[in-house]
Amino acid sequence: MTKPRSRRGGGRPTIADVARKAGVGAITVSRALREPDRVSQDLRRQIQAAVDELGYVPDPNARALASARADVFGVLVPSLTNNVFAEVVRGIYDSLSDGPFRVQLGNTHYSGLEEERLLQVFAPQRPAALIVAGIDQTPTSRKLLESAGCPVVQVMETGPDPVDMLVGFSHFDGGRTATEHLIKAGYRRIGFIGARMDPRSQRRLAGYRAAMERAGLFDPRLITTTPLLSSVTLGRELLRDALAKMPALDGVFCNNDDIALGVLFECHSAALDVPKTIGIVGFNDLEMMQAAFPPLTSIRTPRYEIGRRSVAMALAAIAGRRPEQRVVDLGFELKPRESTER
Amino acid sequence: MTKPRSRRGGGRPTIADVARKAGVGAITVSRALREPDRVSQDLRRQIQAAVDELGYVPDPNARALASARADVFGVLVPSLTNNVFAEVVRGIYDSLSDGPFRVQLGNTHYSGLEEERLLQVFAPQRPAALIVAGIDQTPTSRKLLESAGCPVVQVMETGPDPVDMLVGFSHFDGGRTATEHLIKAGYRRIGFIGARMDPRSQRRLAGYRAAMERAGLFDPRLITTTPLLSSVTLGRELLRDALAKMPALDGVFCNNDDIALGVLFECHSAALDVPKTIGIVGFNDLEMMQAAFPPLTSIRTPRYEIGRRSVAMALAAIAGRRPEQRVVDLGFELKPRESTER
DNA sequence: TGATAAAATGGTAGCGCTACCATGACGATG
DNA sequence: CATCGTCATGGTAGCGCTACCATTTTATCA
Repeated sequence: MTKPRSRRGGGRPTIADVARKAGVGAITVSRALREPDRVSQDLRRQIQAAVDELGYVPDPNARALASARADVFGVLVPSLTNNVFAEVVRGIYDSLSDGPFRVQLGNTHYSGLEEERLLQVFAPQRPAALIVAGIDQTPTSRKLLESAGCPVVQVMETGPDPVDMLVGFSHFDGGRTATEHLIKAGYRRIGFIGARMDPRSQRRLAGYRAAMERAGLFDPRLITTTPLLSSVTLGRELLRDALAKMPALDGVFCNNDDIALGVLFECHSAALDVPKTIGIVGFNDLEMMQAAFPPLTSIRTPRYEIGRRSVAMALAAIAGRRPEQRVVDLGFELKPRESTER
Repeated sequence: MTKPRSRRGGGRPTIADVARKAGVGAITVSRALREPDRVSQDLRRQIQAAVDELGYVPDPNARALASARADVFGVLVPSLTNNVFAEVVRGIYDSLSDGPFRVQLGNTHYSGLEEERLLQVFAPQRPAALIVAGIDQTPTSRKLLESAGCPVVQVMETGPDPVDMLVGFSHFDGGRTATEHLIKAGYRRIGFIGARMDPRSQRRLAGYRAAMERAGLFDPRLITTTPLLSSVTLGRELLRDALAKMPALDGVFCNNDDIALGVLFECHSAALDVPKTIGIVGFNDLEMMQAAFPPLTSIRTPRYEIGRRSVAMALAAIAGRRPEQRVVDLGFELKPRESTER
């Protein structure tokens, strides 16, 4: 004589309850929910009615255990507060909120080791897909990604050798485009100002350098960076440093928009005319850039779209329709504004 | 004759493998991992050695299924990109990254219905705790929270009647303090400018109104709001609207810092002197406020700390040490700066 | 020293679901 | 009309873990 049933679980209806009520086998209920095409229309309707009546919700844990596959997207980003990644994450969430998938978010704090640690936690959970920021994983991380047994999408950048799929744009080209814009606008002694030089920032700097060298304008003293985290305050300080080194500076390409905003404020504070005395270009084109006074030129990056597209590609791969194009370059757009209208 | 073993799971070691290697029962391994105190030191060491050697990682799904309790914190916020909530979320992640708990993040998009939907998804997963923003849940949501069977922490606000626990500060007091500061500084025709008037914004407005009425300065035409989402651009537009209605405006309390920044830029653009002609106060004290030119007065709110504290309280409750103080007021701090130095 | 409590350990039986295989019904085929 | 393949459905046996209880060992006390 076995116990009547249920000690745990609090009495939520199970698939067996639905099956009983619909007069079918449990496995048929399971199929009706996951692969409706493989169940006759009659039964499908009956089962749906039972599900609705009982308020049945499948237990994702039991499902994951039985199928050795969790309906989870693992997402790794270097920061939760940086608006750039917040937008990517928002795109991911918006794309996933309808379906059966959950999101498991990890914050790597710009640390390769932390990324490894998180992958070691994520991978054994057999996620449905992994989305990671950047292409500069450590060898260990890369191995973990390759052996994860699920679609992997690296985001934010393009690059030659994706683990699996890749969605982003070229930071090098972005940096070069921004710098060329300043050159075309007539600026000559154009500085680069950047904080926390992560790999993407490095590539933007490389693009800056390429453009400057091509124009015969490069001078290493034009570069001012710091390992500190980006902030508006830091933008002010870095412009002061840059001007101290190079008083004749007449333009700056800022590694991101926070820095650019700080540079703008410092110009106001020092009564330097923007754009006459100094031209300013930012990177990412956060909303504030167009509202600044004067409006600030920036490179608009498709952050939200990167989130959406990465999910779309992962979903396609999960459905067995692996996209032909495994590397997607979403590009960027120069937004010229008053801050560079000499 | 049963099949040898393992079709699924990819051959990861299980608790049974560890038990075999350590020469103990599986349940003892389970205990050694979860309640080390209940296992003798000898066995604990043996088991730890086996775990290390095999690289065993417990399967969270199996654990959740067997114990009817997932090691998951459900977190509901109205926005992922709003820096204010991003900081709260960061605090939560930072507090949880060491332990066994995962975070399940939900974006309600400032919608009560969406919040209900998400709770309906979260609650059946039997999370270890739920953290939700705000105290204005729908009756359905409130019922879901009350019957969730886990610690619940409402965050961002204080209030009289928490579902369970509460960490935040008084937005009414914040609005009043900001407004009183302007009054004390000598401003008289002080406007309120706000976008997306969620419940917390409403309370800040109420605080503004209380201060203005007390000083005999209130006039409904001083209030300018819109249901649109906050942005810097919107701050500029709203100040224009406010000045059109009320050209003699000599100060503004902005519902948040983005709006305040827009107001500042609009003042620059219209050549209105800040702080002489117009005083500006923001809300939240994002980093940029101190770096603006002139630096902007704001109300600093303990966002990160709210995230940390909410986790601490939930963890205490999970451990059976429910905090005596179920409502924690973390306060706020007025940061007076040049934008209100008349 | 024997009785008793307490601590340490293990066995069994699921948790709710799905992979795998079996079965039966049905139409197509020669 | 027997044979075969296909489709719809169901039964069984776990997935890896822990709750519950049983059992053994060890401390505690009169």
